[in-house]
Amino acid sequence: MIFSTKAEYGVRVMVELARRGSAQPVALTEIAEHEGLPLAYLEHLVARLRRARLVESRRGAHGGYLLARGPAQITMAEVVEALEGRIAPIECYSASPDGSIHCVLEADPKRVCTSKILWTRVRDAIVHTLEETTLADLTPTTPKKAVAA
Amino acid sequence: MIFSTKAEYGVRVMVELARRGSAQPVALTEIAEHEGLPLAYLEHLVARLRRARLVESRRGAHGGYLLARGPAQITMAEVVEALEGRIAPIECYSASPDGSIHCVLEADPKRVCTSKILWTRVRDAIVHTLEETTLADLTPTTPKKAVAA
DNA sequence: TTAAAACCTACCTGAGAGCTAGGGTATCAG
DNA sequence: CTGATACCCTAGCTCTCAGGTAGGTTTTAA
Repeated sequence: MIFSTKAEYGVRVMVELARRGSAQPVALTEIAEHEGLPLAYLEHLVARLRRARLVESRRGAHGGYLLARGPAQITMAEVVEALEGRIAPIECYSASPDGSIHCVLEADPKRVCTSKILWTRVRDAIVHTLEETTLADLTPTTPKKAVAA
Repeated sequence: MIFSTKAEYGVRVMVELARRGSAQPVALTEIAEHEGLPLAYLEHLVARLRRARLVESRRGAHGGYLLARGPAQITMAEVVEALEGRIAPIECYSASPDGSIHCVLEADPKRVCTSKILWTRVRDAIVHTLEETTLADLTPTTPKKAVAA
């Protein structure tokens, strides 16, 4: 598997939040039950989403979580990165914070890591896809009544 | 990391084989030394490549491995799949052999796994990239003398 | 016949995914 | 003001598997 359940579950949480709208906070217990996922584990995931400022929380009774922005303003690249960490196809790739390639082999400047070409392309394809897809794209037929009406 | 060292190392082996040309077999010891990778481990990887009919082997003294086809006829999708197994972004994805989506949630036909849209796009992007890139694309400046001349 | 190489099976080990546990702390209804 | 609800934090647990080792057998060139 390319992504862990962190991304899988976390995306499902985000979709649920988008589905419920932003009127009032949604308790994680509801989502856990609805999706059939362990609450205690989701708490960890949603904590990451909160730290990345993708969701906001309301504590106490009738508390829960809300999207920090409109679904169309949240890209899946942000969501997946918040959950999984920086997206890198292979190990030697991940070093530099800007996402540029940093193959250990190339410490010796005479050598060029040729397979780098491949992993660059793969990474770009993934990131591009995640950036192009917003949470709104995944939120089913709530035909934006609230907005339209 | 998205792909394991199996893909990373295996691709490097394939690139090396392509670089050396198909005149005579290349011993794995040479590649291991050149790339600084553990021989015993590469043996496992190259076994997968052989079973996938991407390389051929010559046993005995002066034996080694050869590409089964020309570098331009080998896509990286074949290579990566041989090494890593079927490419699936998340768990629920991998079930069906044709690569189509098969989310456990959708056992209940009333439910639609909306995040499926995302993972489908991601998978398609990766596979497409891997299919478009051939081993020849990664093989450096052997300007095809053999073919051109 | 010896050395070089592929080939095969089995095993080991550390790290990390995927949780669980048990508290603490804010908020609101009554 | 007191309980219930829910977020929040830290710690730890278990099992799998990536990554690699080990040691043998078989094939072939010289």
